[in-house]
Parts: sequence; C-alpha cells; structure tokens
Amino acid sequence: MAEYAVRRPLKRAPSHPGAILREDTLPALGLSVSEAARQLRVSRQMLHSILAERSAVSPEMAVRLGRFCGNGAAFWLRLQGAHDLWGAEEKLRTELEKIPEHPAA
Amino acid sequence: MAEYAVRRPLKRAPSHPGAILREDTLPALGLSVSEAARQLRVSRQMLHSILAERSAVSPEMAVRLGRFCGNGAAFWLRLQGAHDLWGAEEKLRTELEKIPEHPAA
DNA sequence: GACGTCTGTAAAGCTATACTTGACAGCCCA
DNA sequence: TGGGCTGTCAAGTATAGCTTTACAGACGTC
Repeated sequence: MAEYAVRRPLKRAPSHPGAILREDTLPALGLSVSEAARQLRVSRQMLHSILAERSAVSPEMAVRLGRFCGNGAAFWLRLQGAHDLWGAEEKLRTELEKIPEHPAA
Repeated sequence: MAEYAVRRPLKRAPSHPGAILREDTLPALGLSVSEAARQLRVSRQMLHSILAERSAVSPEMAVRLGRFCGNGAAFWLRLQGAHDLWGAEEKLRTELEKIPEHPAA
C-alpha cells in the first residue's frame, strides 16, 4: 500500500521564488543580476526586487524564467502561489471563521 | 514500467475558475450568486465578475473559496495559475525567442 | 399593483502591483 | 581614471482587486 504524506498547515511561509533564484539558480548559471536581467529582457531593478523578495513573480515573469532556466514556467508560478497562499491565509485567519463550510462537492 | 503523460502545449486556455464555480460548484450547493457572495463575505459584483470570467481569483479569494467549498484554496489558485500562464505564454510568444535558454540546473 | 429578492451592468473611487526610466552612491578591478 | 557591477530611491504609467452606489429588468407572491 502506498504511503501518502499528510499535508499539515505550515508554520512558516514557503520560500519566495526570489530566494531560489538568488541562492541556487543564478549562482549555478554564474550570471550577475545585471546580465540576467538583460537576458530576461526586464529591468535590472525589477529582477533585483524579486531577488530581494520585495516583488512577486508574475505569470509573465514566470514564463520568462521558465524559458531562461529551462525548468518550465509552472515551477516558478507554483512557488509564488504557495507563498501568496500562505500570506492570504494569515491575513484572513480571523475572517475565515465567519465563512460557512459546505460539504465537499 | 510506468507510463507518463507527455505535457504538450495546449491549444486552448485552461478553464477559468469562474467556469467551474458557475457550472459545477454553485449549482451543486444550490446557492444563488447573491447568497454565495454574502457567505463568502465579498461583494456580489466581485463574485459576479469572477463567474463571468472577467476577474481573476486572487490568492485571498482562493482562500475564501477553499474554505467555502471545502476543497482547499490550492485548487482554485492552481486553476487560476494555469489560466494566467496560458495567457502570459500567448502574450510573450514572440519575445520569448529572444531569451536564451540555459541548461536545466 | 406594489413588494421583495434576484440578476446583469456600469461608474466612481481607493489601494496596491507590475513594470519602466533616470539618477546617485559605493564597490572592485584594470 | 574609467568601466561595470550593486543597492536603492523617485517618478510615472497601467492595470488589478476590491468597495459602494445606482439603475433596470425578471420573477414570485400577497
């Protein structure tokens, strides 16, 4: 019988995609921020603010990154999604109790 | 040996989450748009514009929906993500060729 | 006929995101 | 001294995500 990991609520926010980009991807490619921005065809400032985790990876940016490092856009969008979801859950924590739960369809 | 589905580029946009909401979820719950909006604690207009596929499901909205119909926020966010990604790929189709591909890390 | 509730739609307004360009200061290296 | 790097700020634009107010048409019921 197969085993399944139980999906528990997380204690901390899932990594921002900027962290992976900054710590793994760019070093692995040996590219400077400026050079990567040029190749991605976005402004240096925009890439910088993603690396600094001050901006999110938009769907368009995910497409660029997916092409750029050959791992597909979905990877980057999923990272960002997990991050955003965590934030949204935090933010709505109290309000959420007021929303009725309906039986799963 | 296991078989794996090959992931081909899609010809059409993946369904907008509004379509599932409008065609499956709300009917299954037997709720009017107004009533659902009240329970979700968002404006009727906002929910309406998602159902009409004129607005996207934001991370916050996904959390509301996840609670509301007990299937988890990730479901709704994934639907929206797939939809957005398709749109972004369309939009960047030509520009994308100018971005160099690096060997997968 | 009048009431209440639903629906679709539009408009104004607010805050925040996703970008751009330009600019400045500081760093390291040749 | 000059080059390209980096971090950061500021201004500007466009769009998203939300709200409230408002109006019109449909439907059911008393």
